[in-house]
Amino acid sequence: MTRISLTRLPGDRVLAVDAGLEHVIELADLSAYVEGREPDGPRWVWDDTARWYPPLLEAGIRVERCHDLRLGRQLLRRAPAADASLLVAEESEHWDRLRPAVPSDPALFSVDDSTEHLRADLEDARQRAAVAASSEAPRLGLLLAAESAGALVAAEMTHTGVPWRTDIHERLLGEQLGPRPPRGARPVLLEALAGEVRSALAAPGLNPDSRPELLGALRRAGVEVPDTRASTLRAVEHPAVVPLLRYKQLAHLFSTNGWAWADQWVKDGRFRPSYQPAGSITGRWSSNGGGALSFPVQVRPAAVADDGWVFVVADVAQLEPRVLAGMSGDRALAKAAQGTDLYQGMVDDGAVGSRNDAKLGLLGAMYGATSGESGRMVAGLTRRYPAAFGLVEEAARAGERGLGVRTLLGRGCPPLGEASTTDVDTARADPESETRRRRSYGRFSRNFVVQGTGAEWALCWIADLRNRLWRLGAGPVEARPHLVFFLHDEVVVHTPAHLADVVVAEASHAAAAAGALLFRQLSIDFPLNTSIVRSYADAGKPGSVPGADVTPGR
DNA sequence: AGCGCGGGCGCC
DNA sequence: AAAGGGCGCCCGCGCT
Repeated sequence: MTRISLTRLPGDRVLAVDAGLEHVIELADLSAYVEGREPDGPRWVWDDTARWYPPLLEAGIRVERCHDLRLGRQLLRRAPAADASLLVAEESEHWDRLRPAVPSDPALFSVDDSTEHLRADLEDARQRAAVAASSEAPRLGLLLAAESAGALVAAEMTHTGVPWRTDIHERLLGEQLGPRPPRGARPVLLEALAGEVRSALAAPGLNPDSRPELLGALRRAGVEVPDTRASTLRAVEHPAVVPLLRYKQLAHLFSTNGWAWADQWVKDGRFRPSYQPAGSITGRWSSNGGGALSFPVQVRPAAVADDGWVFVVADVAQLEPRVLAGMSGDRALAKAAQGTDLYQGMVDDGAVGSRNDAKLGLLGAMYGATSGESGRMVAGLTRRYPAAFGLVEEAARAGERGLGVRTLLGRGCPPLGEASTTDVDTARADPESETRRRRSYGRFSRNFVVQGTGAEWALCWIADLRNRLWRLGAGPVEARPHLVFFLHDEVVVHTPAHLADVVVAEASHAAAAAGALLFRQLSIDFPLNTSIVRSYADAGKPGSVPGADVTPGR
């Protein structure tokens, strides 16, 4: 396959290396160059998709494949199956220091620092050599491709944004909080609740946002609580509790998804959060702006498809237990995973008495619960599903011994110490703390293998779905069915209404393809819950894993 | 005034 | 004896 690497040169020029041939292009001509070469289906190689792709999308250009050198390097440096020394070169330090570009900061056209003109073709050669020399070249190659495809998806979703009805959002805010307050002031309905709390506690000057003040006022009113969490307060009988809980809820809405949030993240009828592919240690995405990871239920009604368009919302039921079944090759668990409800499958299998017990046991195994109800379920289920439960148990033991673990496709986890928040020297001096630290790393490792492989499945899913959606229409990305949101195990596709059923089918096909790609030896079902809706708020919200007991649908 | 921290919350 | 993973964001607070 053709690879074309792009490197920024001083003076608004770009070096393109295409099959060893160097071309120097004016930056202004880059879009035309990419557009002209794209029909050959090359893999574009660049330092950071978030730097190169947004301007191309602005110009109406979509690329099919890329290799993101920053993500690739990050992965290969930590992958147990790769020899990181093959990545060492004169420019190493600069490559290692590369930080993700953020959409608000179009570094492609401005900054001129030491990381600006690193030769993409040379780094590409190093990374390819590292993959080729690996004993697991195919898996690493797949992982790099999936990771890079994810980066394309992220840039496209930020480009298109989630259709957003500011009028509905503001109506919601108005109903719950009152009119938009002047800067620095509380909305009237929030202030009214603060007043109720103050009088119920006989604390006229109380600022309910201050924990020390609140704790003090509660104590003086005869309420002894260790903290001010909602779950703690709910168990307390006192007239202040009801308005206080409501205050907390509305204060969160006001500060996190209120008017100021909309000013910053909603423009031209689109909510554009910023995604960071592989932003978390396990390979899951994170977000560095807009709060894409907590798209709160409270404001979802404002996400409404354009006229004549709809959303297809799809999520995977119990992604991580299914992934665990696949990667461990546990035939019994794979059998329970046939059909739409893995937990019910376990009940039908006779492994466990109830759906809830099944869920408790699996979550416990993946998170490292060993006590309480969850811990007891783990013990019982280990006998029934030895391969699956053994895999996470083994990962936990490796972690406790300070050994690294890896995902199915070969992502490595950071060594003990780096991943822990505990101060290493303190821990050394204190054996109990050291034990806690190792246990904690064990739980982290246990979860890493499943969460990380789940993230790999999801990447394969959206990478394939992206291409399937592209083929359903014509014109630029936003004129065809396209992804507008992705969160761990859920996608939202914005599509012309007449294609909705086709999109639903494609989402399922992509899920099946991702499963087949990752788990060749054992067929695993990845059923989707899908809804076709006008507003995101109307999508069904079936329980998924983890996250447990979401109230079922509406 | 600006920074880092931790509590508290919300998402999976 | 007890032992639940990954994130981001907001706030108040204590520090410089």
